[in-house]
Amino acid sequence: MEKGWGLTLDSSSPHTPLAFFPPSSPNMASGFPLNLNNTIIETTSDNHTRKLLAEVDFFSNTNTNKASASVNTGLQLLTGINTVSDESTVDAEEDKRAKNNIELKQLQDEVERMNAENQSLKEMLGHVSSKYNGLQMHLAALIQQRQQHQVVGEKGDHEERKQVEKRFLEVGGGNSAQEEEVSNSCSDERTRSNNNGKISEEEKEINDGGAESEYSQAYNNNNKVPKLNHPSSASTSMDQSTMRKARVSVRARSEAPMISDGCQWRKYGQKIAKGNPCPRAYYRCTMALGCPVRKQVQRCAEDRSILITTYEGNHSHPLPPAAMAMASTTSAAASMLLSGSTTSADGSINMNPNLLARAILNPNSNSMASLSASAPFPTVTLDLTHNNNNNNNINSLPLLNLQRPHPTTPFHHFTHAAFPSPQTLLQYNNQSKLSGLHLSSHQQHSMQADAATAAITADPNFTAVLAAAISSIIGGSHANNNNDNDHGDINPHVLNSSTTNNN
DNA sequence: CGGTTTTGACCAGCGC
DNA sequence: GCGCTGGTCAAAACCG
Ligand SMILES: [Zn+2]
Repeated sequence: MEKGWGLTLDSSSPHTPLAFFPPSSPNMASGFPLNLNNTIIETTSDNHTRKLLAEVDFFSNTNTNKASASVNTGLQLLTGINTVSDESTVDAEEDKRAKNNIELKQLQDEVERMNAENQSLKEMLGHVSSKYNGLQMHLAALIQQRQQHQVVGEKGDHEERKQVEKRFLEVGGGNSAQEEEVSNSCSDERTRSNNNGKISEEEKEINDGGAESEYSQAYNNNNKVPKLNHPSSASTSMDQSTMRKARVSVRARSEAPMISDGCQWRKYGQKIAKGNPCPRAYYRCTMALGCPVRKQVQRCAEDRSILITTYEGNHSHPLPPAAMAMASTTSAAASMLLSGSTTSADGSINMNPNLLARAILNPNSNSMASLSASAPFPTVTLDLTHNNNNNNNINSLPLLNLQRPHPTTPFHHFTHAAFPSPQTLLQYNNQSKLSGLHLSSHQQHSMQADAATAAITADPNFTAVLAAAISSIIGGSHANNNNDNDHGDINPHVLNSSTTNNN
C-alpha cells in the first residue's frame, strides 16, 4: 500500500469541531506521544491480516516482537551464557547460571510486558487514527464549504462559471425547486403525514408505552419535526432533508450478508427490486432512538459477490470508533455532494471555478468523470471492487461518475441548499480487499469528464475527504475490536483474508 | 422477555 | 384511473 495516498495527515491535529466519539476511549492516554504522520492507514490496519509498512515503526516493532518474543535482542547475551554454562561443575558457575536464569526470566517478563504495552499502544493508535480520520474529514468538509462560500462571495470568474454552469446543467440536471419541494414536504413520512387516521401517534402512545411506540414517536419526530414544526428554520430542515436524500453507496466484494460498519442496524423491510433478483434489505440505525440513518443492502445483479450498501442520512448520536469510519465517510461524502453542488442565490453553482476549470482543462486529472444511468437520489458510490494493482500514485483518486437523475429536468433555480441531484459515482480502486486500498488513476474509463464531477474530485479538499473516508472504511473500521456486530458481517478490508470464517 | 427478523400489506410517486 | 415500483409499516415469528 502506498503510504497515505494523499492522506498524509499532519500530527498537528486540527481543532475538534465535533465530538465524534464519546470521550471514553478506554485506551486513550492523554499524552500519547505517537506521531501520526503518514501512518494513518497503516496504523489502522489489522496486523493479523496485513503486512505493515516498514515506515510504521511502531507496528513493525510490535510485529517483530510478536514473532520473536523469546529471542529478543536483549536476551542474546544471556542465551550465549546459557550455552556456555552447561559443563560447569563449580558452584559459582551454578549460581551464575541460576542468576542468569532469573535474569532471563525477568527479561522475558519485561519483553512480555512490552509486548502487551505495544499491543495496547497499537490499539490506542487505532483509536487515535480513526478518530483523526473522522476529524480530518470533517475539517476538510468544513474547509471546502467555506471555500465555496468564499468563491461565491467573490463572484469570481463569471464567464468560466457560466460555462461551468452550462456544463453542469447539461449533466447534472437536478430537480431544483421541485426536488426541494418534494424533499421538504413529503419525502419520507408521507405515509404518516397524510393519513393520520391510520395510526394516530397519540393513540399509539397510549396503547403501549413500549419501545415500539417510543421508537415510532421518536422516529416521527425526527423526520416530521423539521418539515412541520420548524418553518422558520428552513435552512436547517432543508439541510436535513437534503442530507437525508444524499446517499452514499459502498460496493464491496463480500460473501457476508452485511458489511460491518460498527453501527447497530435493524432490518425493517426487504424487497425484490426491479432488475435485480437479489432482494434488497432495508435497515435502520438503532444505536439511538430516532436516528434517521438508514441503509440498503443488496447484492449486485451482475456479480453477486459484490455487496452494495447504500447509506442515507446522518447519525444523530455519538458513534463508537468502530462506527466512525463508515459514518464519517457517508457524512463527508454527503456533505461534499451537498456543498459541491449547492448553489448560490443567483442560481449559480457554488463550485470553485478554478477547480472546475482545472477539471475541465486537465483531462488527466486523477478523477475521471462520466455519465451513467439515472438515479433518483444524488448518490456517491465508493467502489471497492476494483482490483487494479497500479497503486503507486499517492494522490490518485478515483473515477467519478456524475449521474443525472432526470436528464430533462431543468437545472436552474437552485436556491438554498437544494440538490442539483447529480448522482456522483466515485469509484476508487483498491488493490484488493486484503491489502487495503490502493487508488489508481489509471482506470481508463470514458473521458467524457463531467465538469462538475471532475471539479468535485479535483478539489483537494474533496480528495482529502475521500481519502480519509476510504482509509476509514478500509483501515479504520477495525481499529478496535469492540465491534460486537457479530451477525456474520464482514469488514471490507479483510474480505479475502481472515474473516472467511463466516462463510 | 426484549430485541431482531420476516413478510405481507400499505402508501406515494410515476408513467401510461 | 390503473398498474408498477420503491420504500415503509407492523404483526408475527424468531432468537439469545
Ligand atoms: Zn445512528
